[in-house]
Amino acid sequence: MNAARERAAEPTAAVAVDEVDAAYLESLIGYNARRAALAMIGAFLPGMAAFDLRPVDFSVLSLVLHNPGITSRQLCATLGILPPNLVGLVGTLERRGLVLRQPHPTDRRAMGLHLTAPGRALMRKAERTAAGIEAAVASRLSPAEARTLIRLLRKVYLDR
Amino acid sequence: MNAARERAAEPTAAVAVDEVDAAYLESLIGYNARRAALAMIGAFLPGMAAFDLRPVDFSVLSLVLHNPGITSRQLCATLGILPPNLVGLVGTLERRGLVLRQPHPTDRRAMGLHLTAPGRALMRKAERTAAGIEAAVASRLSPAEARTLIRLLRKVYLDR
DNA sequence: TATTGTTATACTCTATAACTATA
DNA sequence: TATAGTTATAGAGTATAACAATA
Repeated sequence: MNAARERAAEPTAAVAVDEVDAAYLESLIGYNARRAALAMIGAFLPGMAAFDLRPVDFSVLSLVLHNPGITSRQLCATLGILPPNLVGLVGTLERRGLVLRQPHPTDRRAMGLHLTAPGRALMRKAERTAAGIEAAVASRLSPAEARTLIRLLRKVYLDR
Repeated sequence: MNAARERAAEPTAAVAVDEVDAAYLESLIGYNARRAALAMIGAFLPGMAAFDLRPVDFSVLSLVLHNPGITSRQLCATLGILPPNLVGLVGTLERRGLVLRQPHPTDRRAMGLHLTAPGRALMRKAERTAAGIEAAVASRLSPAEARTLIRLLRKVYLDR
C-alpha cells in the first residue's frame, strides 16, 4: 500500500480544522502581552474619544500636567515617540488651546510645555474617565492581582 | 502684591523639569502592558529577522504548523487580522515556498493552509529561537512569576 | 561637535468598500 | 441572504535624512 502510506505521510492532507489550537502562541509572554495591550487600548478608545483624545494624546497631556515645563525631548524619551512625530501632535494640542509652549528658562533651543486652564480642566475629567476604564478591566482581577500584574510587567520592560 | 500672587498662580511659570515623573502613567495597566508588549516585540525582531520573518509571519506560520488545513478566516479570527491584510501576507509566504493552499475538503469557497517541508524545517528553528528569546526575557522573572504573568494577562484580554 | 526642534518624506500597519464564487 | 477570499484604496502610525538655532 504505497499510495496509502504516501497519503499518510503527505503533509498536505485535505482535512478541516474544527477548533483552532493556539496553545503554543498562548504560552509566549509576548503574544499575551500584545493581546492584553490591544484589549486595554480597545477599552480606552471610546472613553477618550469623548474628549477627542487618542491614547497618545492622553499620555502626552498627562505628562505635561504632572511635569509642567517638560520639553519635547523629554516627552519623546519617556514615551518612545520620535521627535518628528511629536511636532504635529503638540501643534494640534496647542491649536486646541490645551497646551502652550514657553521659552525654556536655561536652554534657548528648547520649549517648556504647560497645560492651559482648559487643558487642566479637560485632563481632570479625562483622568477620572481613565481611572474608571482601568477599574472596569481590573475588576476581573483582585486588587492584589492588579498590583502583581503591574509589578511583573515592569520587570519585563525595565532594563535590569 | 497682586503681581506676585498672579505669578504664583500662573500656570505657565518658566521652570525646567530635571527628572520626568511618570508615576501616574505607570499606575495604569494599559500603559505597562503596552510598554511590555513593545519590549517583547523589540526582543523578537532581531531573532526573527534571521529567518526573514516578522512577528506576524511567525504567528501565522505557527498556527498553520499546529493546525494543518486552517483557513484564512480562522487565522484572521485568531490573530485579529483583517482579511484583506492577510492576503498579501499569505501570498508572500506561499511564493517563498513555506506554505501551500489546498482546496478545503467541504467548503469550496475556502482554502486550507499547510506548511511545506521547508516551511516546517524553518519553523522548527524559528520556534527554538523564539523559546530562547522568551527565556532571556523571562529570566528576569521566576518560573512561577512567568506563569502568573501569563495567567493575569489572559484574565485581562479574555472575555469573562 | 552635539543637541533641540523642525520639515519633508517614505514606509509599514490597519481599516473600509466593493466584487466573485460558493454556502 | 450570508460567508470566504480577494482587490483596490485610504488612513494612521512609525521611520530616516537633513536643516537652522543654540549648547
